[in-house]
Amino acid sequence: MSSRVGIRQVAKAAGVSVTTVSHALNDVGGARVSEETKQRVQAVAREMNYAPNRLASGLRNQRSGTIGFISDEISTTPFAGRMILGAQDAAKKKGLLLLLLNTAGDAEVEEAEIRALLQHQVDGIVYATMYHREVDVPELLSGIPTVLADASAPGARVSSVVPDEERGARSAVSELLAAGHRRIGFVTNQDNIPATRQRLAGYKTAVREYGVAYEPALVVAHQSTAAGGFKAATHLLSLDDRPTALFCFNDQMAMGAYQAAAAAGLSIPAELSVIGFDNLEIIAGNLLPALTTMQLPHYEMGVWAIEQLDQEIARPAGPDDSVKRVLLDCPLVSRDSVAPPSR
Amino acid sequence: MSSRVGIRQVAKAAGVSVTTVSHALNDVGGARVSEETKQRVQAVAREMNYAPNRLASGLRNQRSGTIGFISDEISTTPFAGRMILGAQDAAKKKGLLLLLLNTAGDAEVEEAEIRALLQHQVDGIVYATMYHREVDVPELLSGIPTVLADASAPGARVSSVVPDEERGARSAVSELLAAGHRRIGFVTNQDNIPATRQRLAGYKTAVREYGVAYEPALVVAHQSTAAGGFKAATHLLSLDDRPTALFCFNDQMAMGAYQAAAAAGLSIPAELSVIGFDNLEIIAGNLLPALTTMQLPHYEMGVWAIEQLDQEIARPAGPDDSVKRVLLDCPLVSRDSVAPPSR
DNA sequence: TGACAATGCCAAAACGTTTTTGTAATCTCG
DNA sequence: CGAGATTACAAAAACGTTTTGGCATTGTCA
Repeated sequence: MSSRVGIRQVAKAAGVSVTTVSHALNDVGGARVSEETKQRVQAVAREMNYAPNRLASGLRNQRSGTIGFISDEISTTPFAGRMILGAQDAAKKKGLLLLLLNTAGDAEVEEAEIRALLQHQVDGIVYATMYHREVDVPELLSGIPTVLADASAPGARVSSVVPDEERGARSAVSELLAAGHRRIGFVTNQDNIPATRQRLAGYKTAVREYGVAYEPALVVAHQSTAAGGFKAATHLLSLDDRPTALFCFNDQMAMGAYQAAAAAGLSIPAELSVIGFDNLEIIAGNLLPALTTMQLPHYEMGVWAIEQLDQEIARPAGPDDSVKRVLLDCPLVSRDSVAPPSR
Repeated sequence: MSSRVGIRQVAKAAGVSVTTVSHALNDVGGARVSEETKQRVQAVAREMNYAPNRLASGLRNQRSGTIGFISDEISTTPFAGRMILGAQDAAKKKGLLLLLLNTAGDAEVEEAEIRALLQHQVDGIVYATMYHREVDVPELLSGIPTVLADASAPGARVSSVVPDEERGARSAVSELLAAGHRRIGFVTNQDNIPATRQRLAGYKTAVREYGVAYEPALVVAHQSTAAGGFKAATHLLSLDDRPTALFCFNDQMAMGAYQAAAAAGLSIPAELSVIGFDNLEIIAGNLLPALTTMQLPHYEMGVWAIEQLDQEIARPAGPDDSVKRVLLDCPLVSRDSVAPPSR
């Protein structure tokens, strides 16, 4: 095993000093090295397959070229994957690497992990949750550029990005209204989280925009699972003047709504239109008929978080007024579960 | 912002040399420092909230304390999450951090990413795929400890861990046989991948173990989606002597089988038992009735990969004969879709 | 031709650790 | 009591970079 080739070996091979090699490879300003030597050094370096040791350069520059990505959970949904993917793609463009950790919701674990990240001299940290939540930013993070993804911290002065839940819900319901539906049930969940509140607000806004009165009886809350969706939908479909369309809090509840529709002998979309939320491919794409739903912008949030972080890292000491709180759109993914109401 | 506290500050505060601080904190052998000073130094360090710079120590020790985790895709399923979680939990115990990358299946991207990992001086690399595959190990990895997860490389001398597909399939089918079924349909897929071949082998072994003749007509292949499962199951259920139970290649095909059963007016599990594979919580847990299925050991593969890697890193120069190829069990996750056949 | 600037390169310091080597001071024991 | 061993610490080198400051050499211009 030939010992790793370092800048010194390159210097020796090119017949110049390490200084010159560094200058030549890093295209340093101020004409420190002639074009000719620069070319030669670069050629030699390439030929020797030289790649600078990032540990060493990080030590010298006070820039590790890594950023920590810490999230509450990663396991159960594909959301994490999409968000991480977005972050990675963005990081790649900036020459950054992602150091991944997850806390499993345990505050002590979280603290230990942040310490570990700091020891490794990460240049910044993305603090992410897999479901849109409000969080407290750990004290430890105050010393280092931090961005929240799919989470917001109303009090803290950190930038954050979350889905525009309200606008998404409004789009979903508008889609149904545009198809001609006027009695639209909302199968929602019971948790007091931003998504619940804001999607309900979006639902209300949408119906009112179309001049339809908001009817509380059409909004039924249950657990946000297929079973909960089944119960809520079953109830709605048993109403005297049953809704002709259902907007579901998420795709799992929509799955339950499908089961309820089947039980009630209603075919989708001919006799009942359904629209979900989240765009869990694995559910939405596999239901029969395939489910029209709203896409949560996890990928885009990952991208945004990294780009914002990169800016904050570059800026020497962030002007305190530059905290950004961004809402990202939830686009409609149109499949086969929406149709005009049957006359 | 107080400039970061380094070993020098601690030394000054404790009134000793940096050498002594290092010795005291790292519990170095050979009685280099008196118990008394050691205690004092440790107290001072704790109080000053000193945490060694891992970049610097990594540079000195030629050990970064990071390992690269590179996978083909990460997005669509929760598998990635479980595997990464396993790897993380194991890494945490060893004091290692995970540097995550994914190639999106592009060989050029992959090469660039491996180079990036090497520049960052990772101590080892986990090369993972999200679906059990046979892979070629990139040439670049030959210089660094590498372990394959959910992938195997028949030719190469790297350790690897994959699910025991055959045994898993055998267990699944045995479960149905034990419940009393004798005509068991196999809804399988068409791809020529290890999972397809080995699960079929497991199916055959299981039925023979129970003295049941293997009937090729009961094995129907389609695309491994709900739609494919629907078609295959519809065909099987239309057979003269229709099977009383269905073993499905994965949970998505099982979802299709549910739809086929509903279309044929058969209730699950009373008139038809179904068992899946993969244990995609989001499907298996939300189907009605909940789906009994086999769990893929992604978490465990992640753990195993890191532990094996850690060993290979510790061992100076691995004895070439130590390549391990491990099969991990796929346990049964029992829910509500299996019952004795109706008489 | 002499002063001065520009050019092209190098030596050395620095980043924050760990480890090797050195050296006083104390202890052990014949 | 003196030689060797042990103890407790410190100085310095090393890990592989980047950057600062300096120094020759060459070119420019009055």
